[in-house]
Amino acid sequence: MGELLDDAARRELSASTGLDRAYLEQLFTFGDPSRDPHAHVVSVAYLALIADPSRVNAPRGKYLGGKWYEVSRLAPLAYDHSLMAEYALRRLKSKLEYSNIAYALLPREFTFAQLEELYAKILGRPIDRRNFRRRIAAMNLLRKQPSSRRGAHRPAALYSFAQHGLQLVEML
Amino acid sequence: MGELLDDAARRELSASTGLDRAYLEQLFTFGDPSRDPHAHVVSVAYLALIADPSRVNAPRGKYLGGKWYEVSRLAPLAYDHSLMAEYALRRLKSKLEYSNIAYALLPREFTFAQLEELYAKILGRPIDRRNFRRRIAAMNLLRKQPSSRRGAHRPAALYSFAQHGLQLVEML
DNA sequence: CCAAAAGTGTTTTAAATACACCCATGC
DNA sequence: GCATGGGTGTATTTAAAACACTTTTGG
Repeated sequence: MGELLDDAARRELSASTGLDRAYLEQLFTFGDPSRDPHAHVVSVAYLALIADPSRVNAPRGKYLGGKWYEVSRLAPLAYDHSLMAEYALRRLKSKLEYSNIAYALLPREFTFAQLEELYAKILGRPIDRRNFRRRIAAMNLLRKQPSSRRGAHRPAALYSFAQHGLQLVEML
Repeated sequence: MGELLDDAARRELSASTGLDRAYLEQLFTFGDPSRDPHAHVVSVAYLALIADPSRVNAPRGKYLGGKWYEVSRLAPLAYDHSLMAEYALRRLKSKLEYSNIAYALLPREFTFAQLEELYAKILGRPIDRRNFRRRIAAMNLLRKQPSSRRGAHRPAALYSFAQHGLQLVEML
């Protein structure tokens, strides 16, 4: 009582995972009286995105047994939570196409290959690297970083999102 | 308690307007504690669409003074209801582009000019008639009716939506 | 020099846009 | 016959899609 929905979501996320500052977005409100056999519970579901799962606290208490899954092979969930996950994935897929939302799923600096892999995984389909680079460039959301990532192979240019926080791309 | 959110929305709509069978869609849940100075109220807002405002009961009781406005010249509203209306309009605009949602705003049979006028009003920008016809035809949502509308001028072909109920258009 | 990942252009196809005149009817 | 709204086509521009080779580095 007396709390913003967004704040409550953030508080819950923090309590369950220890995460602060994750991207949060209201998803949908689920209120089917039969969704929980014990009581009529109305849940305002939120979508959270994080770049680095290693910063999530190990599940304990009522979250014990929580695990990470590839989004393409999500385990069956209790209650109507699979439906929620489906809504969340759909929302994320569509936002990828017209926003910089990927910023919330990547480190501050990243390579084009990382970005491409992220899109391919979430959208569930292969992506043509050249067309993808062109399309992303046209959205004008990225800034090239001076440094580059060095490793076993040819160095990769590093990019970052120009804006931190959601930025929608106009498409008239 | 014990009621689906959609059913509750339908019940409220019916109580306030006498309407049954309107298109309904959950919009967003507003829960800012300061949105109502008297108490912390969480409202699950719905969007309803109707084709014919003349079937709406005259406002009475707590709805007394309710009026119709052009969407482009919406009056200021109490509480955060202007924000709700803004969300609703945004949702409607985007659904016009990739669904048959206009079926809920038109009579069963209608002319292309009516459809075009509807789009122009909601989107708030002029529409090129020829390009619009092509675009709508490509979505393949309409069926041409055998009859036509006769009146003061050249008769207009009548169309209806092939499907009653929301139908999303694939765009990969 | 080899393996591995990064980077890059062109052609084709489809969709969006811009644009103006003729048609059918009632009065 | 004229006013009114209904109906139609083409050329241009822009975006999407398909497609394969060269480059750079570490080992």
